[in-house]
Amino acid sequence: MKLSAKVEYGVRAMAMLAIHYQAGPLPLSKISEQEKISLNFLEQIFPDLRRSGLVESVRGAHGGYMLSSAPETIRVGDIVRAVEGPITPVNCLSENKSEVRCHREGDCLTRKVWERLRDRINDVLDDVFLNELVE
Amino acid sequence: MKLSAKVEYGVRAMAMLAIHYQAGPLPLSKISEQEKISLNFLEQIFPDLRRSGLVESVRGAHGGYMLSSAPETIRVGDIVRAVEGPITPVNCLSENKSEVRCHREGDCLTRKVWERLRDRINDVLDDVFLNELVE
DNA sequence: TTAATTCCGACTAATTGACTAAGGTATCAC
DNA sequence: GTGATACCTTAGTCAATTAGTCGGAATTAA
Repeated sequence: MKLSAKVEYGVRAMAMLAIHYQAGPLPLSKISEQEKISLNFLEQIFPDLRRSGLVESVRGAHGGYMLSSAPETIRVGDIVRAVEGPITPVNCLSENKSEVRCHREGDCLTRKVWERLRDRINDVLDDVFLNELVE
Repeated sequence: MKLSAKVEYGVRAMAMLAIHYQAGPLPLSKISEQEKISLNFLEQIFPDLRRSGLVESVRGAHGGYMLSSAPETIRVGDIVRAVEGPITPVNCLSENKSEVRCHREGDCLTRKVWERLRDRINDVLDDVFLNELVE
């Protein structure tokens, strides 16, 4: 029952971008330096954030990344899902998989517990906005 | 953000024990057969449940496992923690580890989010009792 | 005794996680 | 244009975890 390190780092990095909001693009090297996260690892995380539209990148000299919208509008849940994909506490909740292991589907009693768990996790993560992390 | 298969199977197996509550010990072979879970894997899960006091074992012929208390008193959270250990959504929340990676500790802002997440997960899991899964 | 069953510990194959390395491509200041 | 800066992509590695296997020892009802 763990989030990945990518998520942990991703949230820290996004918090740092929130601090520098509207102060121009921030290079990953700066984030790497200050948050003590491997530059290469950050370069692996940020494409995910960009594809989800949470950040924008500016290339070239003095380039870097910046939030594409105000910190007040970005939920921690957005970051988690961007980096790690949808929250699925157990396998039988991931739709795409051809897991017929759960042979019941409809009337599975334990399934309801997992569904409720998933929803509550999303609730908690969606209840916190980026600006709350940096003040 | 996943629970392990051990937890998923453990809850299903415990639900089956709840159905057979007060009907004598149930051998793992029966559970394996009906729930389509590898017998050897079940034998790996049940020692954890026994050590946590959730089930009792009867050795020898016609032995098996049985709940050590009524289904109404056993929480899904008890099962999850017995099989998987304490819930720690991110590394910096696990006490025993010598992870000084999180150099802030006290005033870490993101930490509060993870703590809240952990608490809510426990809340949801502790809100469901075994008898609710089998009726 | 014998068969059924729990218990115990080591072993393994496959997957995932957490990075590291290297090279390529785009952009901008000068 | 040139070189520095920064993004982008792919691949590889190393350790831990997962989901089991396997074999055997202890226990007990019949």
